[in-house]
Amino acid sequence: MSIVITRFPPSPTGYLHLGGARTALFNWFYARHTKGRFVLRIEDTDAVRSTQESVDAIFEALEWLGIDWDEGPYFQSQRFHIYEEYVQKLIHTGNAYYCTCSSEKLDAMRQLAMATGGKPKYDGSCREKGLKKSCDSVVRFRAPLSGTTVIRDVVKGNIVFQNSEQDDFIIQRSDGTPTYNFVVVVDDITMGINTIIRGDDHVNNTPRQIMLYKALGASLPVFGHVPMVLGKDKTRLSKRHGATSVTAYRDMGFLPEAMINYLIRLGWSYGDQEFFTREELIEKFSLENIGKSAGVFDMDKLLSLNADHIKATPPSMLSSHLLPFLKSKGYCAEQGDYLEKVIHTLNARSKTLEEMAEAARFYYADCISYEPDAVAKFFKPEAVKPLKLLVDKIDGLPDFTIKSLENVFSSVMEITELKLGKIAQPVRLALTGKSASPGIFEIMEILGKEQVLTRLNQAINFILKLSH
RNA sequence: GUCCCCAUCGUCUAGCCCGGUCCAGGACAUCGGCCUUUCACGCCGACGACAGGGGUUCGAAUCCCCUUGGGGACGCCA
Repeated sequence: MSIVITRFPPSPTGYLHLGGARTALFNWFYARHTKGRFVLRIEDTDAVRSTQESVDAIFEALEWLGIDWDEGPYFQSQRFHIYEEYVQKLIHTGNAYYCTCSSEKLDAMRQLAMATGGKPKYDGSCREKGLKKSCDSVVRFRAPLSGTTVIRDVVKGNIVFQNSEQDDFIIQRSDGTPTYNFVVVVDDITMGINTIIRGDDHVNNTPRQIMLYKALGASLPVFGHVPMVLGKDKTRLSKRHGATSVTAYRDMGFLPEAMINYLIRLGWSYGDQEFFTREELIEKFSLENIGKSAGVFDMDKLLSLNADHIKATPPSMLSSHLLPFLKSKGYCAEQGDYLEKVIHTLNARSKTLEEMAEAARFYYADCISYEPDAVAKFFKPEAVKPLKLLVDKIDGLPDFTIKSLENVFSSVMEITELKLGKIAQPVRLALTGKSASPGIFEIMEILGKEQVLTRLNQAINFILKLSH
């Protein structure tokens, strides 16, 4: 085969959800891995449900994930003349015919079939009538009545369907617009798509599409049906399961790299490896190791992977991702040395960017508010003495570094005969307002002498006021 | 109802194709411990699975059949 050409064909009837993102990723990585091409196609033949907002939302999500395309975006709504041409082609070759059965009649047939234990299908009433086009006619594909159609699926193996199970499905509606199974095939043929990776909810569509390929005399693409992503209750992922749009995860503070890693690894494996960068995925992703069974979406695992990616991203790279979260909390944060130092103290203790921004509050806050529980525990009268000593000694410090601060603490420990813990916790509370934080020496160095003294004095006054 | 797919720890999975090296390995979560100025990180350990039943075989997580369970599809939606 020449080069691999894959595609991602979302329909713009909503945001990009996790399942859709995953198929996009599978196609994109496979194209990149094989140095092939990736085509984006918007399936907007349903004029009623398709919206520009959805198109924009999909672009936004793809951009965030870092998925770019080599061709397109094509819009099916602009290709109706091509579909019309192919409809005529099928009619002329006898592979399609006009049908005037009413939808009421069809509905009734379906109901009856379901009730009596059969598969709902069109009964072929108009198949041999040789009807002409009329205002309420649809075009149906003349499907083979017997034999089998087999999907040679790269992930599931061969899947065999009895042709007797299929019916003469509609390829063009009475309003003249073409239907899904038909446009997909026409597009994939005319766009040269030779590798189709999609969710396995499409398996049942595939025999119909294969029939169309054959009727059109086109060669079949490689099919790969990947299992779906399920919610905790093991049903198809939906609004019920909380956030399902990709961009919602961006807003919660996930890194695109983590999202990609998680989504690809859910349903695909590379031995025992769990962590992958985008580059590694391009290098290692292939169709062979895609699993056959559906996977349950697990927030905890995503969270853990996000933490790993946060740790693995250099502070200078992470800052642009973190900045919006800092800003939305109203901090006066800006790109630069200070922010990078801040990140350096926080990146091993944050599972999301949102969490990290929250933890960074004391680095940007003007006045510190103390956690009540911590106040009760650490702001006792006896904490004043070491704090005062600290203030004095720090004030006279020629250089304000971790090393010199360590020395200051040691001498205060000696004078007061207190253990480090007894001194450190009140200081931590004074500096951050909390009982848990990064190491106090690194915090102090970043905050700077002036700010540290201010906060220490504030705390001393606070304690004094408390004890009166 | 009919058709299709799937089945290893709670979850994601390795192993399955080419049976023995698997009283089943890794990761997340959970629980212990170590490290430590706190919280994390890190490290060490524990818990925990071959859905059930029949075959085939000297031997089955691996091959075959059945049952059960789960998912998906059955539109003039995509």
